Amino acid sequence: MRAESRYRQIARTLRREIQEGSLPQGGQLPSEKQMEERFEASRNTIRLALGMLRNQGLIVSRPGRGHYVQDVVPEIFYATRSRGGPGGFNEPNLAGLTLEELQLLSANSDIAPRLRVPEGTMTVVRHLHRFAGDRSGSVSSAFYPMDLVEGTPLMLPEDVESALEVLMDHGHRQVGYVDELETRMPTPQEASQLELTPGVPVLEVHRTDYSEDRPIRLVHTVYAGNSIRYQYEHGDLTAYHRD
Amino acid sequence: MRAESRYRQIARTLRREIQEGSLPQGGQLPSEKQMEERFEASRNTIRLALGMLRNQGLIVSRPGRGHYVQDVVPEIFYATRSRGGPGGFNEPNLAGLTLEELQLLSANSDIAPRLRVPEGTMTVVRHLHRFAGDRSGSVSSAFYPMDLVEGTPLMLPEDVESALEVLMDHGHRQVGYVDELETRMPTPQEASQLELTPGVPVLEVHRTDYSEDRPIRLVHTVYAGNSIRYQYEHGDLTAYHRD
DNA sequence: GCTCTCAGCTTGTTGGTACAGGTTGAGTTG
DNA sequence: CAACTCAACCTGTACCAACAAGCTGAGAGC
Repeated sequence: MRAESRYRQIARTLRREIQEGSLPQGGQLPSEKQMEERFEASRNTIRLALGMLRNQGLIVSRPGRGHYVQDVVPEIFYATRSRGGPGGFNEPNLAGLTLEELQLLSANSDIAPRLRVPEGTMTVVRHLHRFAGDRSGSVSSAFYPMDLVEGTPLMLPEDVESALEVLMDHGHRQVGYVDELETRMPTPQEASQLELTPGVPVLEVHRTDYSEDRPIRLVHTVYAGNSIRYQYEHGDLTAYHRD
Repeated sequence: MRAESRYRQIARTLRREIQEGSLPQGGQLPSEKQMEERFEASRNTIRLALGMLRNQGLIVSRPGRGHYVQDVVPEIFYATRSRGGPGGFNEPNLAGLTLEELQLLSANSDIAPRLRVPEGTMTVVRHLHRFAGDRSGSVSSAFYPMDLVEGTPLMLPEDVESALEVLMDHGHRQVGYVDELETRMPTPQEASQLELTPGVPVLEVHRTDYSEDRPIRLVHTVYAGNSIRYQYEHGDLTAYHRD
């Protein structure tokens, strides 16, 4: 058992063939029965190898059809900081943002410290769902301290063009923000919401928006790892933007 | 087969018990044989369920020992923008940066566009390995256009305190940078380099540093997803830093 | 010509068996 | 008492068999 196990060898062989292109993207792998003969291994062993590739996001399997080479990086959406905007990001390709639910929640230990309010403080939560192309791109929840949004459209269960503009109109101008980024595997719930195939991680972002005085909003977003690229810019980038 | 399959049910049950804490963090799960009896399923089915949890990063399995609840978020390392520094990040907790290899490479299609040089241009590549606590934290490769670093310590196979200062001393002052962030599952190579257990994704960052005139460096870094948290700040954050 | 059925392919799930090799602690041996 | 052996556990790997259920195309029936 010291040597590399059979199914890992098989996985390595197939991985190399995928990455070197002998198996074209989107192309179909041989059936499990065929691979039994080619590798002289039992179906079980073949399936262990295929399971590895699936968990690495290299293939997708469809019952009754076969195993297919996953299109690597199906589409990439930039979430680039907008230059000239009110300090926020524009996410031009991430259209289809829709309000899914509006909630009143008391701030838990995840939320309260970031908003600098005591735990249990009431907040207005707006749950949003965003599509990237024809796929689910992200799910996010925006938390507003109750006292900031009373009497504004943000209390209504309707889509709002720009929440930051609404806040600005009510005397809370965003002057900066902090993003905290983490990556991890999705929960089963997130996997089904974002329609993630096995082997696709998520990018989790906590954005805290600040006015001159205090945090005015916390946005918690979970992005599908296979359809997002995040981009940040700092400093004087005249050279970068010259073209 | 319409109903949820047996092993998924079992995985769901165990997942709930882990998340609700009936199985303490770091604690040991019952052996597979015990679970056979508890769930009235074959060892094969039990192992399928455990495999799911392992791929979700919830448990780790040790041959001869047993299955253990994974410590969630073992340690977090902030890669926070330094205020007052030369525009870079300081990564105070990410000590142990060591030079692993120095190479001369011609820029490929991944590198050349970011450095704004023709493909095939010679670059000096410094491969670095960074530890986070007692674990591997990241592996990175810094690409320097050849003409910028000729005659500097960056051409030597030795550790350099601050590469940006070296560049500045030779007339190339960093005035800004662009970060591109992606998440994905590690390649088997990365998994062994970073000592990643199954179910741990990586965070891939391309940082391009600019002087007033041109890109002066590209740093490609792969972070272990379970030991890193990235943090960005934009704008006026006097309120944020007041405490 | 059109539709419908079904055989025959595919992957998914579950059961079983056997053995390899890591780990541990009880018990033996020096 | 210390070291060593070994039985008894653990997980990892590999094999076989069987059936469920999705999918497709050939061919029967209209």
